[in-house]
This record gives sequence, C-alpha cells and structure tokens, in this order.
Amino acid sequence: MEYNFGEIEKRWQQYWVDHQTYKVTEDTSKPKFYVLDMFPYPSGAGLHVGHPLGYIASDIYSRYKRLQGFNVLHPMGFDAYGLPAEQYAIQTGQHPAITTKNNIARYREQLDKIGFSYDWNREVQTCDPDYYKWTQWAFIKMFHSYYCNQAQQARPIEELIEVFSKQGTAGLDLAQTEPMHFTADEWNVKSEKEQQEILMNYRIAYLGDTMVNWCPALGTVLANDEVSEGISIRGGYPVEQKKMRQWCLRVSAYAERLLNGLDNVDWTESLKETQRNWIGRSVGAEMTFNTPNGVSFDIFTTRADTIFGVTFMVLAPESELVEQLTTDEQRTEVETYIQKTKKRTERERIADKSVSGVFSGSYATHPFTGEPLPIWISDYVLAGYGTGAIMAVPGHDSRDYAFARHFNLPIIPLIEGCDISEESFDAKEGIMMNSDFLNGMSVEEAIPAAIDEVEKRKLGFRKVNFRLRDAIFSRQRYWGEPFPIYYKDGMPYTLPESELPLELPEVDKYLPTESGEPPLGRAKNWFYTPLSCGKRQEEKRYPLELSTMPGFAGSSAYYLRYMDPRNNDALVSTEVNEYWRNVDLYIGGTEHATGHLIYSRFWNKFLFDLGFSCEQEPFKKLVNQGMIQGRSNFVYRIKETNTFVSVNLKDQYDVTPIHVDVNIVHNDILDIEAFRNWNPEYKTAEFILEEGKYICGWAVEKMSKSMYNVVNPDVIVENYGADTLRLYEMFLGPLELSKPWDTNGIDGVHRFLRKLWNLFHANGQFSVSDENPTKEELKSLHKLIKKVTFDIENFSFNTSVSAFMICVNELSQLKCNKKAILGDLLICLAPFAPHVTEELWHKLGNEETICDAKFPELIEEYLKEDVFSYAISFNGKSRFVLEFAADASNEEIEKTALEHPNSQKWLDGKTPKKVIIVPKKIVNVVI
RNA sequence: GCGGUCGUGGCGUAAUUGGUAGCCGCGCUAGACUUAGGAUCUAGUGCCGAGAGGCGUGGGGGUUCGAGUCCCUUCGACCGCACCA
Repeated sequence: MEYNFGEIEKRWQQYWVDHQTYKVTEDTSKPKFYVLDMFPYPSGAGLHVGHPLGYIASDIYSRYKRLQGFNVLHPMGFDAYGLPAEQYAIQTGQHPAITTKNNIARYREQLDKIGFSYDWNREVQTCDPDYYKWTQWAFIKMFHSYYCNQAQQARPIEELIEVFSKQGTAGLDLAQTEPMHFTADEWNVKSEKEQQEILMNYRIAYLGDTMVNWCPALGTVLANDEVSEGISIRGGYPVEQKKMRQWCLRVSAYAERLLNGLDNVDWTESLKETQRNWIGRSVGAEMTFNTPNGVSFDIFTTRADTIFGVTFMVLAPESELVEQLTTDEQRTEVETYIQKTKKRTERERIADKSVSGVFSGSYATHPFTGEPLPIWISDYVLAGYGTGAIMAVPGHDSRDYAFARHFNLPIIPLIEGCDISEESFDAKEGIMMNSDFLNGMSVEEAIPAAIDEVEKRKLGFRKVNFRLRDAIFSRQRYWGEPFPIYYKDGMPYTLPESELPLELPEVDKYLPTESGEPPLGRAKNWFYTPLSCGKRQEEKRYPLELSTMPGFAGSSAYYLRYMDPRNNDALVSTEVNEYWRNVDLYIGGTEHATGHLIYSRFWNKFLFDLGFSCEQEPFKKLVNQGMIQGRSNFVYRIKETNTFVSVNLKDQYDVTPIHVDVNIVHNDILDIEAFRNWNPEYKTAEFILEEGKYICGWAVEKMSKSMYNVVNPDVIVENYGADTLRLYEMFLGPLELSKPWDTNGIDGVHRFLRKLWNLFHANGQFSVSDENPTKEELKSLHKLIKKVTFDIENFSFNTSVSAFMICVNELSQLKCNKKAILGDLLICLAPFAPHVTEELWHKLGNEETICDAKFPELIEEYLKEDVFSYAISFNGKSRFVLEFAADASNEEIEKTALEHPNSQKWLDGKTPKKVIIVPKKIVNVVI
C-alpha cells in the first residue's frame, strides 16, 4: 500500500470538521494555554509558502500542549480592513467588502489544506460589524477617559469633571496635550463648549491639532510606524508634514508603563530593544530661558552639565516662538527660510544633511552667566520632540558644532584635555572645566549636580522625555471602522454604546468628495439622529465623523475577542477573560515591532485600567518567525537568439539571464517542455545542454510575482502532502531565521514520512505486532521523547524533525512494527504530521483521536546505557576511545585508561600530573 | 553614530550549554536493482596526506587539563533606531 497522502489528508480534514475535533470551550478542569498567530491581512495574491511558517510552528506547539493535557485556545481570523482592498476598489469599482470576502475564502481554503488545528468557530474578521462594534466601543471608552499620572492609570472622565468643579487643576498631574491651569471657579463659569474643549486636552482619545504625516497620493494621514524615511510603507509614496486636526490616542501617557512592562515579558532581546528605542526614554532637565523683552521659553536637555558651553539657542522652524522672537529687521529673512523649509518634503529634509538656519534677531539670557545668547532658527531642531527649542552646546554636540562652524558662532570646550578643533566631543566622560561650580567633577557627577543647581535656582526641573508620540488615529479613507462620533455645535460627541455598531455606509465612489472631504462624505444620510423613547428624532440631524479608523484599530484587541467571540454584551466576559487571561505564546513577524505590538499593549493596558482585561501585558511569550525569501531560477539566453545555454556553459557565450518560473524547474533542472509552453516566445527555443540536462542558475530574492519565484503551498501539498510541507518548513532551519525557500531537499523529508508509513505497511498490508518492544527499541523511542520534549519547549522544531528521522531510521533497521511503541511514536509525531499519525492511530483500533491522547512520559530507565565510550585525551587532545561499564568506578577507569598500550605511547615514560574524568565522556590525562 | 543578532563542510544546519566539532537533510561519489526514474536500496563524503598522522568553527590574543561555546581585540554580515538635544 502506497503512502497516499492526498487521500489521507482529505479524509482527516473532513473528520475534523464532522467531529468538531478542535472546538474548544472554557474547561476549568484543565489548565489553559493560549497560542496565537498574528492574523493575516488577506491580500489578493493568496498565501505563499512563507506565510504558513509561523502558523505551522504555533500549530505544533498547540498540538503538543494539547497532548500534555492543556486546554488550548488556538484561534484564527482576518485583519480585513486595509488599504490594498480599497486601492483595488478605486481602480475597479468593486466594493472592498467583496474583494475582501473573496480573498478570505481563498486564504481559508489554502489554510485548511495545511491541516491546522484552529477552532474556526472563534474566527473573527475585523470588518465584521459584530467585531468592530467592540473596536468602536473601546474608542468610546478612551474618549471618556483621562490619564492620571499619579495613579499611573486611566480613569473615567466624569471623575475629572467632578474634580475640576471642586478644585480646578490644583494638585493634579495629568497626561495632557498642553499644560493648563485653572481654578474651580474659572471652570464652573465656562460654557459647555468651552468645557468640552478643555476636556479634549485630557481625553485618551482626543481631537488634536498636530503635525501629521500627510500622504497626498493616498489622501490620508499616516502613523509614524506607517512611514519610513519619508515614504509611506504601503505604496511607497512621499509623505509630508502638515498640521491638521486629527483623532489621536494618548499612547504617550503609557510610555513609562510600556517601557517597564517589557521587563515582564518573554520576548527576544532584540524586539524589546526595538520597542525601547521607539519609546525612547531620556532623562534630563527642562529649563526656562528668558529674553530681555520678556518672552521666555523652555528647552529640554539631557546634558545640563554643559550649561556653561551654551553659546546660542535654536528653535524649530514650526515653533510658535518663532513669531514672538523674530525682530522686525530679521522678519523677511526668517519668513523666507520658513517658507523654504515648509516646501521640502520629509524625504528631502532627511536626505539633505547640509547646515541651514537663520538668526531671529533676538537674544536669550544665559541663566547662570547672564551672557546674551543669539536665538537661531534651524530645521535640525524638531518641533515634535521636547519643546521644539534647544540650548546649543557646540563643544559637545556634533549637530550644534556643525551649525556653529557654519555660522561662525563661538565654541567653548568644557572637558579637560578634549580636542574640539575638528569635531565636537560628544562622549559623556572626562573632567569638567570652564564650568564654574561644576569644575573638577566628572561628567557623571556633573549632570545631576547641574540639575540640582537648576532646581535650586528655580531655573527648571528634572524631566523625563519620551520619543513615543501619540498615535494619529484617523484616516481619510473608506475601508475602515467608522468613528462612533457625531458633531454638535462643532464639538464631537460619542454615540450611545447601545447603538453600536455604527455600520460603514455605502458610497458611490471610494474617493474624496469634490470639496476634499473623505469618502464617507459621499454617504447618504451620514447623520446621527438621537433616539428618544425608542423613536428617532428626525428633526435633529448631527453630522457623523467622516474619517475612519486606521488598520491597527481592529488588530489591537482581537486576542481578547477570540476568548469570547460571539458575546454580544461585552468584548469579553469577565469570567471568560479570567480563564484565558492573556496569550501564552504569540508568533508573528518583527515588522509589527513598533506598530501593532505597541498599540496592542497600549490598548490592553487601557482596558486593564478600566477593569476589562485582567492582565497588564497581552502577550507573555513572543516568537518572531523569520521571513522566507524566494529562490529565483534563471535561464541564459544567448543574445539575439532563441537559444538557451545551461548555467555552467554560459560563460562561453554572451548571454542575458532571464527569470524562469520556479514551478517548471526541479532541483535546478529545467523542464524543457514546460518551458516551451510557458510563454509563446519560447515555443521554438533551442537549448545547449550539459549531460543531457538544462541546469538553471539561481539567486535569493524577495518572493514576488515579478521574479517568478513564488511558491504556492497548494502546489507543495498537491505534490507531497501537507505533512511534508509542514515538516519541511520546520526542517529548513531555526524558526526565527530568515531563509530562502528551496524546494530542493523536500524529498528527504517526504522520504522520511514514507519510511514511517512503510514501517507498518509491508507487502501492501497494514501490519502491527503485539509483541513487547525490545530494550533497544524502547531506548530509541525514549531518546526521541526526550529530545522532542526539549526541542519543542525551546522552539527548536528543526532539530526535533531530525530526531524523528533518526528514530524512524533506527526503528526501520530494527524492523520494529510493535504496537506498544507505535502509539507513543505517533503521539510524539502528532504535532508535526497529524494526518499520517491519525491514520495509523486509527488503524491501531484506537477510537480516540490524537488530540485526546497524552504526550508520553519519558522513562529515563530506558535511556540507561550498559557501557559508555570515553574519549581518552592527553593535555586536552583526544587520542583514542575506550568503553567502560556504566557502573565502573573512577579508579577503575583511570587505571585501565592509563595502562592501555596507546596511553603508554603518549605518556612516553612520564607520570601524569593529573587525570580528570568527566562522567560518561572524557578521561583527560594532564602530562 | 547608538543599540541588537550573528559568523561552523559544496549547501541548509547540529553540538545534551565548557567535555570525542560537523547530528539530520540536500548535494556529490561508488555500487546494487530495475519496465531508465525527478524511483528505491547499500556504502562513502570537513580539509591536507598513499599512510601514520596533521590541520580545522571569520582573523589575532587570553582564561582553562580542555573553548564553536567564556574574556579581550579585530574584520565581516544582517536587523532596529537616528538631526530625539
């Protein structure tokens, strides 16, 4: 009987569906384990072999945990809102919902073929109103919350309103957009609109006028993580800085907690470091500088110790201070400069490292020396970081140095012995000089001493600054969650929670309106009419928000929704949340390090503060799978002919390499017939072969259609079976490593599965022996159990596939087809190759499915050796190997080893100084 | 510039965590079988050497009886952040 993978896999997938094998419920009698994949965005191109890599790993881990008796939650869904579907809709007019639905169906079909153990009953799709109801709900909660820095917690805004009416802002420490101070009396006399405007300064979801990344080509604003080097990540269009009123999430309020929380999660150091960089905490001081004409402004510095080296001040061109500090004589020059910087795109600004700037005409007074400091304006100071103004210390900051050199400003050295003739001395080391009370201190001592003095003289205070910005949360696009917001008197109000979801309306076109409003401006009746006594008050029509939410909105709390996906009364019920808690293992790509993984942690912490999530961190352990690159194949066409020459002969001709579809190449050998049919142009192609074959060249490139190197998992499943695909993807190398997909070598893994099959299928019959296994067979099996347990726990799937191969090879040699050993072998293997194993398991007469079975106990007894091989080494160089009984004493081993004729040769009459015996391994003789 | 990860056969990789370097697979070589195949099986395969043996984990140095593993130094690759004050 052949190993008929196609038939087996089809049968078992049907069995799983019929028996709801992987349906999971909250079973409190079992410990829970939550394994999650980053859900995919269903693109039109379908899955390629790179996508399932992480899914296979998580599926293995899920199955392994299930076999260990855990109740495993292993769900899957789709991140269905996003730009590509909308761009496609703009081009074709097809509704993105349809495109998305089709793409999801295709993804689902492909995923099913690979044989994952997902509980599809729990599937979520972010564009489903039943799902985004809870995205909108969370937004409403954020709108109605503020962040208290003292309690380090989000709180309902009603509390704040109460406090304002009693004490104003006195004694409060709140996360805010702008510093504000008012008394209770001042608050109480304000109109509702004025109060609403003030509250906007504190809401966690707020409307704010901020510099945003505006992408004209996409017609929308983008978050910082959606832009790289001035180019949009989606589409690669230029992005410019623009001040706009946008919905924002006060992520920055959580900066400290997001940073500290990293210490309590089991993520890779590099990923944590990426997040730490992104959060960018720096400790320093905020200091006030005054000008003779009464204007004062604040700057942030991490180097308060260099205060005596300040020779000028610099403002960001966008800073509001520019207006106040520019003198009449300088006004024209300043305005010209600002116009010039405004015109430049972010990309141009980054690319151009040349020094530019303009003098404002004003001077600030040095707070210690009283010296006048010229105030300059330059785009090397960023408006968005710190206060948008700096004190320039050209001696010890390379950017200030370049600026000072360019404009001939004085440079003062502050560190004894430093050479600043060519460049600044930026290192935080050395002994201070030219610095009054700091002289003689090391930099390390001088930084806190300087800040102490600043605080003493009331010139400023200690301050922690973060690079992390608030997330810009509106997109001027169609295909996203509508905001549950309507406007009354120009102020935003939330819809009542009971009226959620606010469904995405139909529009005639997916483009901005003629007046430049977002596509939702095209929707008919996009108004909110309040409900009163169950009746819509048609006379009141309030316009609804026209922006939609960004892609990360729907993916921020999906892991919570999987716990309780059909609950219509809560995102997740408290009871269910307390059972599943958070994700034990999360697998996905590093590309989400500064996007989804920050937003999701923020979102969860917010829900935690309000008591909707019972854990501070959403993802306990996180593993990043590597990318699978493409392995392109080439044929070499001799120039101006239709003749192709095999790779090793190509140097003899003048050739053009041409990408050839990897699906018509096997082990780098071209299927000539298929090639002739591939493209009419090649119908009459001639070939110069080597040893009767056309061998293709190859290169590692990104997997993409244009390189003809996309390998579709369906094709592999068709030819080799899902089990081979799963095993091979794991066997390719460590999970975290990026590697090219190379179909060469898949036969080795496929052969292994056939070998396993053949162990129990001799002469076309399933045959299994009832005899007791021998010690040798048990030893082989338990070596495997030990290795597989260790490897899966350590996510070293490639080595455990190797372990299986070794075990099956050994059992083949022993011709072992014992029932007693087969059961355990199959359960060990189940995480990897469920179809083959379930099939064999079934044939054993076991009615249980693999998923009800238990992972076998390791019995160390079977691993015990009778004899051990010792390497006998002299001064660390091993020379020969001797065997000793397992119970041999050290004295015995030493004596025998030294008396061996080979030892005599190496000792050459000398007496050993020392003999070191490493148990079961080595006898090292030190001469 | 700052931070992180890593360098092992022709290739993908492994090494029980400081103890016989190269497991497993691909590829390659030879042989067997055969209805000649992109099939299967057996043996071999780090390098040099006929052999004994020598040399080998990017380079150099160190600690140790013993280093792929630890320390210093240097070269190289990849990733993240970056006019962030």
